[in-house]
Amino acid sequence: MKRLTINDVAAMAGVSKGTVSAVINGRSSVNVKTRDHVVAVMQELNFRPKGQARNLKGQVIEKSIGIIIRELDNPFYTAVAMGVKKYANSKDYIVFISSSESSHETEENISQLYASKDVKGAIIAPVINGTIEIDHLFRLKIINYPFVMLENVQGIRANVVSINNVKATTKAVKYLIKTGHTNIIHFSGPKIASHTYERINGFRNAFSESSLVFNDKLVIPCGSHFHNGLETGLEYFKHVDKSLLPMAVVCYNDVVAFGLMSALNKLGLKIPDQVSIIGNDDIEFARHWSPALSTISTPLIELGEKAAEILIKNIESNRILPVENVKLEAELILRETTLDLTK
Amino acid sequence: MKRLTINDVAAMAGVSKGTVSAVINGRSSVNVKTRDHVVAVMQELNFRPKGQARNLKGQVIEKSIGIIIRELDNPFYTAVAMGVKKYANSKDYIVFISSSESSHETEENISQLYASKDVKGAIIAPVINGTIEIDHLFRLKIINYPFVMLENVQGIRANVVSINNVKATTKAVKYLIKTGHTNIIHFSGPKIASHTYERINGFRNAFSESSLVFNDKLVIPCGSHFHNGLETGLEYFKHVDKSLLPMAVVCYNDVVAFGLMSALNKLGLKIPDQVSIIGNDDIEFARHWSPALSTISTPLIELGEKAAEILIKNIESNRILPVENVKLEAELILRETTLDLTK
DNA sequence: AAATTAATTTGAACCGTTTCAATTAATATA
DNA sequence: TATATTAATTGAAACGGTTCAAATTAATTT
Repeated sequence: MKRLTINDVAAMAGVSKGTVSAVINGRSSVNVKTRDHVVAVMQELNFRPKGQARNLKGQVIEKSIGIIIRELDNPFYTAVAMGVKKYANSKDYIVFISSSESSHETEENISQLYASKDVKGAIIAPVINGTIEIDHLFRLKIINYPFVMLENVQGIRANVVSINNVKATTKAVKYLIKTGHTNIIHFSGPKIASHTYERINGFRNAFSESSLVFNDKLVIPCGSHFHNGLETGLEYFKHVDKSLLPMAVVCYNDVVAFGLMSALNKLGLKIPDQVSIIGNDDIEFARHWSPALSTISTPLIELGEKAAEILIKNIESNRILPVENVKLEAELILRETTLDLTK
Repeated sequence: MKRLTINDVAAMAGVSKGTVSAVINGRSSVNVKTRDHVVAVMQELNFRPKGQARNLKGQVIEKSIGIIIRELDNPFYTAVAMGVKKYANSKDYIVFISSSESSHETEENISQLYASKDVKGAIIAPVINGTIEIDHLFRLKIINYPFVMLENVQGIRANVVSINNVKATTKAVKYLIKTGHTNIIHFSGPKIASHTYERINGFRNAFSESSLVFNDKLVIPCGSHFHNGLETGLEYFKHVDKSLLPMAVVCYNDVVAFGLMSALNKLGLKIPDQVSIIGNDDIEFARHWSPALSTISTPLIELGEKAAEILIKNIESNRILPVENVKLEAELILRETTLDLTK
């Protein structure tokens, strides 16, 4: 069955295309009686004008950009999106947010959809799995679709705005070492994020730079959600050798740290006396949690703002700009979940 | 200056329109040499095909719906969006999320943009200000654009999926009364949300239904963010008459309750011994906070799923369906921030 | 070398709107 | 009543791509 068009409405209402169009766009040039009649016919037919065609001719300004995050319920992305929105709105762009929920296929679909709907550019938190699939990114490059990534992906030359995870994590671990911690472990993140690997590298680096022996067993696979921290925490500390205490855990992110704290509470282990904890991201709740979380503070808003800035610069340029690679520094914030054992 | 089109590329590359189109769409029928040349020319010109036009002819499936939330950093909406996404994805729709950040104008722009980009329908958490402006919603109705609202708006007949706020809040207050609380106040929400007024009504109803005297001063204007709860809490309890203790506060939402708890901690007031607290929404963190928050548990995911279900049903129907008005019930969850004073 | 087959390329028709100059109808003015 | 104004309507051209049957070119086979 053919799609209903403005022609059908015009025919049925006994007026011309142009009049129907005028009604749809609420132009005042049309007689009220005509308008009401046309509206009635449209209702009758349940006619929905095709949006794609509507602005084909029109010169309506419709500035919009998109962002593809990986997890809708992760405050990290919400904060970054806030930053994107802040900058974009200041330039009169509207922001569309979509989440791939860590699915490569969904990421691909969303990026295609953005381009096909004339969303002018996108900020992407890429999903990386073993077999690096970046075809869709190449496709975007072919059509000169402007995009900025929030993490590095091997094999593609593109704008990247990211955090110096390696350095920040190293700093955190070194602080723990300096304050007398001898048993330090890492609850690491999801396998599809390059943040995960960078933070593991940072963790490892601290050992070599401090001439300590690193062991793969010190990295405990965990995840990015509260329940990951909770479950991994219960599992790990249930049978932990008490002689290893006091220990320290560097968590993939703040939410995992919260989960771990919950686990330790259940097990009756004291924070920070028996276990020191450092999170990552410094989401809003980190400072309000009880006890307040020591964490690596990432300039999340700035991260979003910077990404949006580069994106819009590229969108509005009529020549191809050189690729940018911005790395923001994170800093260690000490609150109540870390103890200086040397004092 | 005129927009660059596929014709310009074709002319410059010395090939036909069709070939350029084939290159853009990665069709294998084109000779590698030709392809490379065309790609080079496109780079040279920084040509970006107009998305709107691309699928005008094409039959590519591109199912998508949008959701307009009010606050990006409010976990309430993140949870609802998760529900929307869950249902939508099961029907092969992709979800676009945008936030109006409580701006009526932005809400209007986003809804227009959705319609013009052929996003098939939208779920809207409407911004309501004094002078109810619903022109844009009427415009959507005229073009039979399918949408579902997450709150009731006077003056427009549309699908609504919402929560029985009145009843839930009444229940919470009645519980407090039953457990011996005589001084009960309400930290109310933002002025642009009908949730706010419904919850105030529910609060008031509990008084009349219990034959107690209600006083407008019992409703303290607050907001929806952590800092609102913190600031309002500090302000209110700094000079509170100690003889009024123990008191109880019913908060607009959980995040405000967290803020209030933080304020009470600072002021040295004990929860729940001196102040009982009840939140609203039951976001994930509510059960993990310390102390765990008593709250009104709203089926947020279901709310999103139901809204998406109705929306997609309307999108896929070729006739206009009767308007639906679904009200989900919320239940009171007692955790550690409420004390039974009669025991 | 001619005939056949396969690989590329072409270009006109089409998609569903908006636009706006030109036309027609309605109303006011002389 | 004729004429000038104003209001409403028309319809053909335009928008910027995609499509696909037909034409062309290249590669193989006979």
